[in-house]
Amino acid sequence: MKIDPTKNADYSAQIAKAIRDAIISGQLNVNDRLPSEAELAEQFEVSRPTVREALKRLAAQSLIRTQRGAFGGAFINQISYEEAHSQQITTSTLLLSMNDVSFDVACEARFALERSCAPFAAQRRTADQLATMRAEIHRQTQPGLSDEGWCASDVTFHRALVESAHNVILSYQLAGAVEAMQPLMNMITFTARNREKIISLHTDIADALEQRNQQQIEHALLALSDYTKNLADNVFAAKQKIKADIDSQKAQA
Amino acid sequence: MKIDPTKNADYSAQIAKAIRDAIISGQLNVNDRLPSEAELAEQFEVSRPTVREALKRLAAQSLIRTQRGAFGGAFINQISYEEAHSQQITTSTLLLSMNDVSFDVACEARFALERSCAPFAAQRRTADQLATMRAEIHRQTQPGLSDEGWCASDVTFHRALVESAHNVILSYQLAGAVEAMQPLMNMITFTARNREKIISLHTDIADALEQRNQQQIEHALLALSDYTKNLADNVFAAKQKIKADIDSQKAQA
DNA sequence: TGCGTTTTTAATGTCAGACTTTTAATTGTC
DNA sequence: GACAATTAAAAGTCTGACATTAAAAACGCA
Repeated sequence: MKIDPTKNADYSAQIAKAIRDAIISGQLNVNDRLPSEAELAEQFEVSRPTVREALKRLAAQSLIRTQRGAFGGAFINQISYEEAHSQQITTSTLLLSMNDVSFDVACEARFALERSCAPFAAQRRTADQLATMRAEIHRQTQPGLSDEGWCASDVTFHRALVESAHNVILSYQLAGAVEAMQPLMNMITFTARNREKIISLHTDIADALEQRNQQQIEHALLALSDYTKNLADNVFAAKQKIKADIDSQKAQA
Repeated sequence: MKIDPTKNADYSAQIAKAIRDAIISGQLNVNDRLPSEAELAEQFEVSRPTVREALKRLAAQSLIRTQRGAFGGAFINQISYEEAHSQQITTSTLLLSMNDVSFDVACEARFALERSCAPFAAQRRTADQLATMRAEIHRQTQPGLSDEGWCASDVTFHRALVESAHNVILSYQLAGAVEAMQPLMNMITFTARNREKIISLHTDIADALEQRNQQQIEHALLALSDYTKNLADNVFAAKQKIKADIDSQKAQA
């Protein structure tokens, strides 16, 4: 492990890459300890701050964790579902917010992905998960529920559906995708009538799940996707109209 | 933006978090320039190396890019699909390799996710994507094709299927999920007979896509999933047997 | 001998200040 | 007006020091 020609990348980036590659390729295993910063500095023939910058890059990706004190150092981190998950969400959220993806496209993707858990959910759902979903539906019917409360309940409901597929990878991927799109979804404000309709669709999903009817689940998810898209279209059209009105008022003045 | 009490986190981690939050919340916009390292050091009341470590953390997540020279500095990076994608893959690949996920679970998730593009693929597929898939199937029939060539062709085939849904978000999420599981998939070596079977399933998919038959696509994907799982079971059973044989030989000696 | 306390030591975390390199804007010259 | 030299601002890097932590080793006492 020794890389430092006159490439046009920073030393710290090169060193981080070298170590990262060693981890991915399996040369370094979980809980292995890296050499100390001073030793790495010597090995790579750079100064300690440079090594530290490289290590911070790796720490940002949860590839290593560091521990102070004697016999401390940098250790290869066993990345957990939670860490991976929160990284996915950060990345995806930023990607969406920075590349002005249309709501329709995002909405379509979100529900299509969720749909992929339907066959397993129908087979493997437990009474527990069904109960969670029923409970959330009940919460959603409460008249005093705030917008935040509504959204939180919505997330819990859909998460329970995903979990009922009993596949950790699917849960991880879907939860990431769904949560990343939440900020977009939150752009819609729901009226009482909107909520009523969504609750009825949620009930359809729960009923279908109870009866272990895969097709019904998928059908209801599709309906939910279409309804949400429609809602968004109206919201955006209304916003557009307000903006146009203001503009024309300005033009008159 | 000023945070540095006696928390038990590093300053550099705290500073990185503060800036990251500002980006995610939209206080900082794409292509905005951060203050220079020296100015940040003053603002946060830390030294420049500490600020630099924070910035390297953000750079590792592609949240900022830096430019040297006068009027250079750190700029909020507009994260591209490619960057986001490669980050997802790194994270997911490590997650899988470090948490010994069973092949069955991963395989199930992989094809289930791919299945979610079926309805849109059936509607929107172009002749172009269909041609790509047919071409890859043809390549797969070549007798001299290496294992690497086979896998590469397989990836291209499935990517074309995903692309045919014409939804960037779906493409991004699915490509990430599929590629992350490739190392696992590569643990299987395919015999000529295995390949033949897979090619016939690929042909089923292409035919169904040509006829815009969503259910057929999903059915073929499910069959492919089952067949792959089966293959893997056999491979692992064989490996297990070899290991057991060696162990018993050792015991005798 | 065995257990609790203190000391040592090997790490990371942080700092200050200097120097190098890059790069764009400015200025100067033809 | 176009091209060349200068300047300045910024990141990148280095040296050397000190602060803080935490585990291991040494010590002391019963």
